[in-house]
Amino acid sequence: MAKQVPRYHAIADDLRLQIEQGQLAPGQKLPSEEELTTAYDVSRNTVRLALGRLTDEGLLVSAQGRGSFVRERYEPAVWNWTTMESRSVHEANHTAGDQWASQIAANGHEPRQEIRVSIRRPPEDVALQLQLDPTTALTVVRERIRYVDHEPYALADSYFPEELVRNTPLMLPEDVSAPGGVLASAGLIQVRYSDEITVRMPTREESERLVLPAATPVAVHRRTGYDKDGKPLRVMITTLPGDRHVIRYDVSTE
Amino acid sequence: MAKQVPRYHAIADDLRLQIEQGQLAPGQKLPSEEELTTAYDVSRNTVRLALGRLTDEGLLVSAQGRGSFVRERYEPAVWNWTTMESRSVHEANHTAGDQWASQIAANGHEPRQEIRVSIRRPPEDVALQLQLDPTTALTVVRERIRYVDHEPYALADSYFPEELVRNTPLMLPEDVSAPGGVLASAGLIQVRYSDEITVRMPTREESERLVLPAATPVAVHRRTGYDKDGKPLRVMITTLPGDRHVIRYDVSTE
DNA sequence: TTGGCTGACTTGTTCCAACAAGCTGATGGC
DNA sequence: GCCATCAGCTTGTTGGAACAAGTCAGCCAA
Repeated sequence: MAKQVPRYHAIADDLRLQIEQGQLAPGQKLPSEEELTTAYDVSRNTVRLALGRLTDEGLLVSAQGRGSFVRERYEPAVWNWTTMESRSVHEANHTAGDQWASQIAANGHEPRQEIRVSIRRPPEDVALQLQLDPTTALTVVRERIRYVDHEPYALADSYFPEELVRNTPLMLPEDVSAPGGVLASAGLIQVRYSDEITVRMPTREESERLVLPAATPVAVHRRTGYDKDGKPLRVMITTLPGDRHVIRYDVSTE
Repeated sequence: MAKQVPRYHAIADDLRLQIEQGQLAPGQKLPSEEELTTAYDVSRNTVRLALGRLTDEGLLVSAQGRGSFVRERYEPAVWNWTTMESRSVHEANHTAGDQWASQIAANGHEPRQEIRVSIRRPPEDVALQLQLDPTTALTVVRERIRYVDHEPYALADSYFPEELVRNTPLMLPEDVSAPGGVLASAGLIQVRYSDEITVRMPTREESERLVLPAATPVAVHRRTGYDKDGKPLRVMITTLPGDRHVIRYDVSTE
């Protein structure tokens, strides 16, 4: 009746406890697999299974040739999506660059973003959300990778119906002011947003683009902006690594 | 120069492609490890590494004695947190049970929740959010497990400062009307919420309570309710499995 | 008919062994 | 002193083997 738990579960539990209690501090190197093999008197395979378990839980990272380490926690960035693109905030704050960049800079970090603009047929779900015909519609797509202190922090892809933004500054691959403002200058006023947040594991491609450690989930934040007639003006899909973001909303009861 | 990718990566890529293209449909059983061993001409170890990779990505589930299967997708439940506890909606809809239950029932599913009430010292972060002294404060804690069609769907733990809700219906371990309403009946009116959403892998305990398949991240939704003087009245922490929830907000620009 | 049991099949756990590949500090030549 | 090389340590990849444990269909006995 003692043998139900597999050895590698027990070893993982033991190491997890040491991490939680601080005997193994973030950033600290664990004993090598060879040492753990003798310490727990099991095969290297079993040790690796235990370490793999903790890696999956996001508690460890390992580097070939160097060792396994207790994972360090990021200081999460807080994104307030209630005020993120509200016009009042935006007008009070018309510095160069967009609002995201100024939020980051205000916190003493260095923002940077790479922007790629293209015109193409949108994915089907985006087309539906923009009330476009999925088989024929064209959209202007702005794909951004956002960096904080030279580390990738988020992917942010925006889709605009092509006929709405033809010949506007949105088609320039540069840091332009937040779309709330730029769209407004083109006569397109967003008065309402609908935000949907889903959670999942990253695809292999996202993993690489964001340099994610193993076992890091992502939040996908999808914001659709509408004008006063309820016509959708754009969709922005932001992919946020779970270990470095907090999504925030302020809600008033009506 | 052909040998950079490990065998088990290649096998995982091949199977992933088959899943994405539908040659392996959701719910379908994969060939046994033995069969894959001969099909790819590798050792069982290598096959298991490849399957483990797909399991980590949330594409497979396996069951001892039965086989490995392509994971089936849940129909996600949409939670609209903008209207979830607004008084206007609540008053228009004062059926028995809380608002969550009626939302679920309205979609043709069967809601159920288990509630446990206790009085105890809150975790430090909750105490801070409620502006209580972490070393002495007491809170009334309502811990709920919410089920939809007999499957666990979310954990929802609420914390109230003990002196605010002493001798109110909130201390009864029953389905009471949504706290917006019940708090209101005790003279505590929430006029503003602050919501914070974080994403992470579940702890082992959460995994078990929610019966989560491997590689399912959770969203943690933390709502703090304030009265008109800015005094925090309660904190509700909802833990949502990523594979069966969409979090939604409607935002108007001011 | 029913109930229990068995045997075949499947994934889970554990051991052993070997080589590949990335990293680091020490050695040694210039 | 400087720098390239290399030995030795570390994790990563792969093969092979055996037994444990869960599942299920089918057989057999009551």
